[in-house]
Amino acid sequence: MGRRKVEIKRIEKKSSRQVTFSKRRNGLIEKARQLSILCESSIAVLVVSGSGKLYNSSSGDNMSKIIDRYEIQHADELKVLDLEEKTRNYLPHKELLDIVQRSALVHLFIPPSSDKKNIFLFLLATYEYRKLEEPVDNVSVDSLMSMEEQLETALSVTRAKKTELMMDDLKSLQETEKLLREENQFLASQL
Amino acid sequence: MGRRKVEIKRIEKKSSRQVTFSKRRNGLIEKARQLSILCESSIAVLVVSGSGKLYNSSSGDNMSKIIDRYEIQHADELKVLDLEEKTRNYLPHKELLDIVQRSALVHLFIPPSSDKKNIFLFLLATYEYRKLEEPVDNVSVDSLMSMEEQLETALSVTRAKKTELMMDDLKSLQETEKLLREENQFLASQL
DNA sequence: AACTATTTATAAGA
DNA sequence: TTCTTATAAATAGTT
Repeated sequence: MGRRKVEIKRIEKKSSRQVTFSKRRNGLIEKARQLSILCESSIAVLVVSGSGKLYNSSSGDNMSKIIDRYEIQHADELKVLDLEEKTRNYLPHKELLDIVQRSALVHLFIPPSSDKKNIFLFLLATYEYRKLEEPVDNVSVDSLMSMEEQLETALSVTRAKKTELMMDDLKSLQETEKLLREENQFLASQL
Repeated sequence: MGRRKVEIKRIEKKSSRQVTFSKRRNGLIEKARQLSILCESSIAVLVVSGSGKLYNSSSGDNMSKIIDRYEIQHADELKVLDLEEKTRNYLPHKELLDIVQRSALVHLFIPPSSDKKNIFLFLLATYEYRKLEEPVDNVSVDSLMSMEEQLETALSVTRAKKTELMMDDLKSLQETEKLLREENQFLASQL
């Protein structure tokens, strides 16, 4: 849609490439905005120029939420599941600490998109780091006891909540299964 | 660019909205592809439909890399930096622990949206628990440890087994659900 | 899913 | 960069 038809291949002339980049980038973002309004949807566009500069726009919802949605869909990736598996199977203390720290650090240097996650992971990493820097052995028995108590409470709440969530999932899945079976039977009888 | 000019506002008629959504979504993604080739850039497009379905495309580079680039650019956000600063410089060990715990609890009670968060919390809980089981320092009261440790180990193994069994149940239920849905769809198509 | 009348985006030129 | 304009491309409404 210009004076001439252009082939879709790298524009060799740098100045033309830059002009086209700017025009089409704006066009793309405008199209995204329109689609988001016309069809009530949330759209994120991320453009990284050849020289590494980032341009982004989000419409309908903020960028973090849209990226979170993407990450939710891609959450059950090999690596994470594998880690969960290993952890459950009784890794020695030091290795576990390593993993937690590495995972916290990865999140730190490639910060996750939601602020909450950022802060939480950052705090964890810092906390762990602090413990290495300030070994607990010059801390009083009193303060260790209070720390233990806090940890136990947090742990117990976490564990209860985990079980509760899993139970909920199980129940709802069983419900779904039952309904599907009934529907299935009905459909079969119609044939 | 159609038979009529359309105002950029929500399309009320559902069927038209769906048709437009599909057409323009494809258009948007094609535009992204072209721009990425013409101007040697990396482009991610994430579209979340009104009903929550996700469509995404990435060109020039894979989605994760593009999202990472975005997140790197936004790492130095006010809130996080501020907290980071504070944490590094002023907060005593105990207060830091408080914050970590509080933030973990927030995540627990405002149910986490992604599996990753769940798994991470699970890791954290396990890790904290481990520390209770196997204290890293030699300051602890040795005389009571042996018995306590044995009990804790038994508890932990039991708990791990429980979780494992529940996870197995969940997985198999999800499998069943998927199969039933497929059979269902097939039956429906036969009618 | 196609078709096509129009609108819209944009390539080249100024 | 910005504007202008001829033309290519996208798409709204129709079949």
